[in-house]
Amino acid sequence: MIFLDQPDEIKRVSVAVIKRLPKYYECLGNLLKNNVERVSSQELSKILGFTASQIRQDLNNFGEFGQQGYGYNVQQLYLEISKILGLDTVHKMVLIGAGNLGQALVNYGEFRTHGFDIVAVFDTNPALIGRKINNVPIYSTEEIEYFIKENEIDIAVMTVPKGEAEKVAGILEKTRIRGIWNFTPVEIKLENEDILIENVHLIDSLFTLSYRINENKLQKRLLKQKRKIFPRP
Amino acid sequence: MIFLDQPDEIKRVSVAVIKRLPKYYECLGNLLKNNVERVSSQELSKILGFTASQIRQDLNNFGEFGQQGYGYNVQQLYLEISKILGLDTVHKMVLIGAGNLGQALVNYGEFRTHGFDIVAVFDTNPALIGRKINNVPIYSTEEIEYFIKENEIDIAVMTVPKGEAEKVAGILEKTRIRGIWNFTPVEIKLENEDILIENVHLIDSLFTLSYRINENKLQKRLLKQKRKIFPRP
DNA sequence: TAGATTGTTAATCGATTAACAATC
DNA sequence: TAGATTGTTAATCGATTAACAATC
Repeated sequence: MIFLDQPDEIKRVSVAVIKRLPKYYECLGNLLKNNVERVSSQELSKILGFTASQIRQDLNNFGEFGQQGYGYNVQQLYLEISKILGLDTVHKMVLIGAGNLGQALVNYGEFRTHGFDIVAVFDTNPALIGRKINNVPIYSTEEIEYFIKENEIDIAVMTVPKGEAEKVAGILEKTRIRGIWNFTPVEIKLENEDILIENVHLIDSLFTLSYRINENKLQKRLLKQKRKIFPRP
Repeated sequence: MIFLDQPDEIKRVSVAVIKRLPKYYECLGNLLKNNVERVSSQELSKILGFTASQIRQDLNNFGEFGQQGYGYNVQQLYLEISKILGLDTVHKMVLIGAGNLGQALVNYGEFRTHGFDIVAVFDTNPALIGRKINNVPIYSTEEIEYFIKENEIDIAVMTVPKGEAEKVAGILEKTRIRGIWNFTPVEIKLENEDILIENVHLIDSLFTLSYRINENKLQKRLLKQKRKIFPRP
């Protein structure tokens, strides 16, 4: 007879940690390529610019991957993190909107390398339907729902014009899709909370850069404004 | 005679706040379009999903834009935030790497709408040099340094293959460019700290989505592993 | 004026860093 | 074994939220 000591609630991993995971993955991938066998949190800290403490904390959200006095086995940690990121399985994707950006993404090899496989493209333009991009067929948007259901698609990439975004999201909501990778500037809201949305708001990124370029100028202006003028006591 | 009460050090605005600024800007832009005249932090909270308290804190990093009992004037706040983001001036940009992604970005109208103006494209491919994308001329990469110096370019968009990234960054470092909008997966390190780098690491974004899709599965697995088996006392 | 809502101080929450016993 | 380095607890830091006086 045994007792099971099961935690009653799941401690959710913070977004900050999740955003660092791809960095760990990439870094370990590089080390692996260079035939580095083991690595300490100290060494990772030097490469990545996070503190060693933070790295150990981050990793311990998911398990005990290291060994005292040794550090981490590069290959093993790399595999663990790839599992955590879900990169140990192939993700079937469709892309909706075969404009410039859509075509760029279909042609980009890096995604397939990591198991993200765009198997179909959808567009409303009759001139495109029936053609192929990078050997991936283009179908009519009318077929999205049927295709996703038939082909067990995980992820939909949305690269449609912003006016189309809501409509496409509505169609996707009727399927068993797991995630939407949204390149439109529209904030997608779905009833179905099982469908995860990851936004790539390029204009936000550019605005952020613009802010930083402008920052010094701005602060000088603010300082001036905030000066207060007192009459002599 | 007057005394000037000048703060001795600048309080830096946190990254979290900066990342929310584009959201404020977009939201206020929409309100303005709908002829909304005034808005309270309460109402903004409903639209944006941040707390009213956070919104007031964020804005007060930059000035006192509101009025007790009234709220914020939409137009005025919109203009203030556009100034903060540096959107009140035109930014001249060049794009380096006329591949699929590069072409997509040159063709994307949204940037110009907000004053980000791509005035030249550079590529190594002789077949492209001399041609135009969306009326923007393509030049040889050899001309980057000269062109940027002559034309007072603010921002360089890097859409070259990852093998070229370091080299291009080296060229850019020799210019008076203010920022690099980096679409390559390479982590650019420059001596010159005046050049700001904004990364768009698409693959990281996709990995993050994959993590979240995989999360439930993962946590079940982790829970199982973390169960500890005790012999009966 | 009374009601509304700001700007700002104080309290809380969560994430990062430091420290160190455990242990390879 | 001695040295190294983990996993983890405790301390610190910073960001978010709550509360409220100021004031339009």
